[in-house]
Amino acid sequence: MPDAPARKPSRIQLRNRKRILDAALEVFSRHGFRGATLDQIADEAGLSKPNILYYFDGKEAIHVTLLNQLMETWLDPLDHMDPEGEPVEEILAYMHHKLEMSRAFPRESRLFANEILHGAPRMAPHLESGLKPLFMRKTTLIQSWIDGGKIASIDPRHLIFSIWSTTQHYADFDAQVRVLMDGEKGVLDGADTYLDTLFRKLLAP
Amino acid sequence: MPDAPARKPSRIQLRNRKRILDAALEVFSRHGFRGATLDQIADEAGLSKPNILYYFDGKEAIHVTLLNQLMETWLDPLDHMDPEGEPVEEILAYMHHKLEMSRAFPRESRLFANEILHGAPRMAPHLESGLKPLFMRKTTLIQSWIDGGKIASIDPRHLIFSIWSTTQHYADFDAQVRVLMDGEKGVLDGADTYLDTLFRKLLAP
DNA sequence: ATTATCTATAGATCTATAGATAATGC
DNA sequence: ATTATCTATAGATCTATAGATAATGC
Repeated sequence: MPDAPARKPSRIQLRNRKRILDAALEVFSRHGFRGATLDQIADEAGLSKPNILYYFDGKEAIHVTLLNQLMETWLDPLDHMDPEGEPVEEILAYMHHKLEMSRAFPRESRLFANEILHGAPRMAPHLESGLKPLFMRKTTLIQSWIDGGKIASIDPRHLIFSIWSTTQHYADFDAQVRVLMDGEKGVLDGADTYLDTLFRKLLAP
Repeated sequence: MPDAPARKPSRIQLRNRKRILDAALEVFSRHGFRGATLDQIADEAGLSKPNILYYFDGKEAIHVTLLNQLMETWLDPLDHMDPEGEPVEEILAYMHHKLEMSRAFPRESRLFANEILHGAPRMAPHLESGLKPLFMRKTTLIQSWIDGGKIASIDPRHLIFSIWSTTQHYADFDAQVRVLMDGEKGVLDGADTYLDTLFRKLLAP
């Protein structure tokens, strides 16, 4: 059972597992879970198919490992919203950070989007145990800012949804954005300016 | 070749093709193209698998037919944005209509989202020929409203993206919204109020 | 000695077709 | 006569394993 080894994982173990997960991110984010094949992942990783299965228990195990590993990184910025900071700037900084993630990590965004779109079959537990408590904490924080008259009175939950949706759109619907923006450069810069205006006007007390 | 029949399609033809497309919408929107099987579609339609293939040339043909048929309905509301109307109200009416579509047609929304997310392999031509000209016309219209001082000066293209993303989010990311809203009733009503405020503040001249 | 990798292939799943049979419309 | 439907199965694609061989670390 080389998967989840009891003792010290060798350097090769670590390197190959990483290569497989990198390859899997590429393939799964492009084709979805069912659309991806072990052949594609093996090819992308530069390993043979049976060798992939030497490091992971199966296709599903690769996918689950990938989702779990990325979940943390993905949620991290929301946790950085600081109760001590200036409310409008804290929320806007989060929005800008999220947009930056669409630019830097579009594959991660699409991987999650695909999983949620299909009902989160492999991620539902993590949504409950990881995302939800964080979401609750932050909506409570935003509500306290509203109650303190620091920002306009809006529903904090829908505020967060709208930050997520507007920023992720540029990664998840990239194919459509590309067609409509006609290969224009700096689309994300334009989005950055637009979304800053949008949320600044919304939040002004 | 009963598919695309030269003459008059019989009543049975019409009824069964419709049943297959209904079933395919259900199955494709839930599992994506690769995740869906003809068995599932046949089952959902209440027909045998070979019978499905009697009416359509194959799995791909069903998917393409479905996308094409839905495209028109899907874009229709955008075309209704009236150059003669009151600018802010026209844009807000479009937003509300789009949100209503997330409520009424979540499967259609997810079908498209899935297609775009995977790079629009079967829809790229339609994006170019159908969506793009419409998008250009409407961004031009919105720009003319801006130039006339009727609404605030913002990038019309990003405005449309943000209307799409915020409204579709409730259909496409339903699984996540459900977890975070804890099965609360009237989520879409809350969204309607929130988004009305969001865009009204943005557009105010 | 243990870990890592390969070739070959079993076994499952899926799309699609062949060919026979039943139902429908002039 | 033509259209619609069914059973049976071919053929392709994919996941996963068996079993042998090569590379690595005490």
